[in-house]
Amino acid sequence: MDNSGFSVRGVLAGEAPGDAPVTVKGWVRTRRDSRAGISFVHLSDGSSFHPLQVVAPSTLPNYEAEILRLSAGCAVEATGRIVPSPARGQPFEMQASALRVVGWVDDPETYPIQPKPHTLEFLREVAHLRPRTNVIGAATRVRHTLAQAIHRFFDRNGFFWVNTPIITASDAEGAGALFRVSTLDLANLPRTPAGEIDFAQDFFGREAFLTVSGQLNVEAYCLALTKVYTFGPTFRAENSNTSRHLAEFWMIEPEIAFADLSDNATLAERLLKYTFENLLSERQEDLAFFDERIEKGLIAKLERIVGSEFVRMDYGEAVAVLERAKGEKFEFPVKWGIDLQSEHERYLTEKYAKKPVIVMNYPKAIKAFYMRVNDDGRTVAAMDVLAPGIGEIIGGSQREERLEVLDQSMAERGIDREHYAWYRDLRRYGTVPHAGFGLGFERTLAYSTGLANVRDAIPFPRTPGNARY
RNA sequence: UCCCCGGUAGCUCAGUGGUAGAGCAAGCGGCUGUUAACCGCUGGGUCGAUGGUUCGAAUCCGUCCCGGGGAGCCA
Repeated sequence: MDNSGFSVRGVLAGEAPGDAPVTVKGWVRTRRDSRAGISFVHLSDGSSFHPLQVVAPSTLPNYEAEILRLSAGCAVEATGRIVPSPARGQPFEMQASALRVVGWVDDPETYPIQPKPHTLEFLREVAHLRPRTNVIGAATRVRHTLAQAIHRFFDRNGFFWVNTPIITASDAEGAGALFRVSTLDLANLPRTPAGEIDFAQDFFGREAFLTVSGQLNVEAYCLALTKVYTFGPTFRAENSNTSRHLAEFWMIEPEIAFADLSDNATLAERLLKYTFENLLSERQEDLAFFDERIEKGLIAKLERIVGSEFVRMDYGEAVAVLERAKGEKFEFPVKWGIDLQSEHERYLTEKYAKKPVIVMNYPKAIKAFYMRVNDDGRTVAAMDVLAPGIGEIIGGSQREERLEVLDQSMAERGIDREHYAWYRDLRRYGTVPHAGFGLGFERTLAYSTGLANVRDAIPFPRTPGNARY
């Protein structure tokens, strides 16, 4: 395998020598013929948003037989000199001295990726071919850059990346329905004398599931390494059919020791700003495309977030703001104690603040058992970061570090403390205040690109009834 | 899971009871340092499936399947 060739990105950046031929490999986007005796073949290898224009003269030996038959999607290997382009549209182009066809397209009429705009809904039905489009190619590059920036942020701030397990026996309470992991024979399940399924005979000797969150596990590492985070896949078996939910998605979950909710909110804000700032400088071409075709004003939106303070408000203040909202007809009436509905979150971040809002200190009754009870006894140190256009992008809390309070919270919710024995141990041996949050990676990508649906923010989306690819 | 909207050519859609259409794509021809190229011609359809109403159904009704939007749940 010869990988010595140049990438399209490198050529367009002017990295190719002007006095010697280079080889570029990729897939044909379009072909236009000129009777002056040349064809223009636009070649993409995914390395950059823009394709390389290959100018193929009719004097090439395979011109009639092959080059005039090239259609969108053909794989080719082009060799030639890189010259400044005499026409507008690209800084450099290739004067081809050879254009070899590596792979033909069987039937050009039915090749799904045509040189025209497609709907994102259609592209989801050809998930294996959609990375060849401008929009999914750009989203893929932005996804990579986001991930790199997130890792870089944590690394530079002294965090350790902890790989929490994907198979787990504990469910982070309230985080949603679980996918079961089992090697039992479904057609012939072992039974206990009482007639129950005998999971003691299953692979792990007990019930096991795909993780819904690495939080509980990463807390254990936080209480030894101080600053840690997870970045990996998580799974929810909820029958959710919305533009914001996936059955399999990636989540970033930092956890910091000797820290409270305010430290947590500061960390969330810094992480988002750093990430967007890096994205703006490293993915200009792709963002320009999203700004032009997907969401007008996207770049200005990201710049505004980098340059402004997030709004912080207590849950109580948020309720007051919503109650004062004149001319807003909420489907769900607002009063202290309710969980904020999508319409409420949307009002706060899109109409009231017009930027990300961190809502803190929610009523205890609507939040999870591990969240730290505040001194007022009726709220917990929980926070949600709400972003315009996407809603809740981060959910987090200061964790309850006091064993007796934790036990009380579990008891109030009817949770078996034996089931969380190891988690309780963390409060028995050197407990400290600590806090963390979960950042939905696909939601962040959707927000960063203007894509309205997280199904376009992950390569192969898994949703109820859909795992074909 | 609930509510709403859709499913017609490879793609995007029009057609709302009387012989199935357009643009793009594809094929052929013309023209052109072209770049969402342009001009002409041609091929291409079980109108999601199924049952019903009707002289006649893409069109009206029932059921089912699939897609999307919203809600709930959450990241």
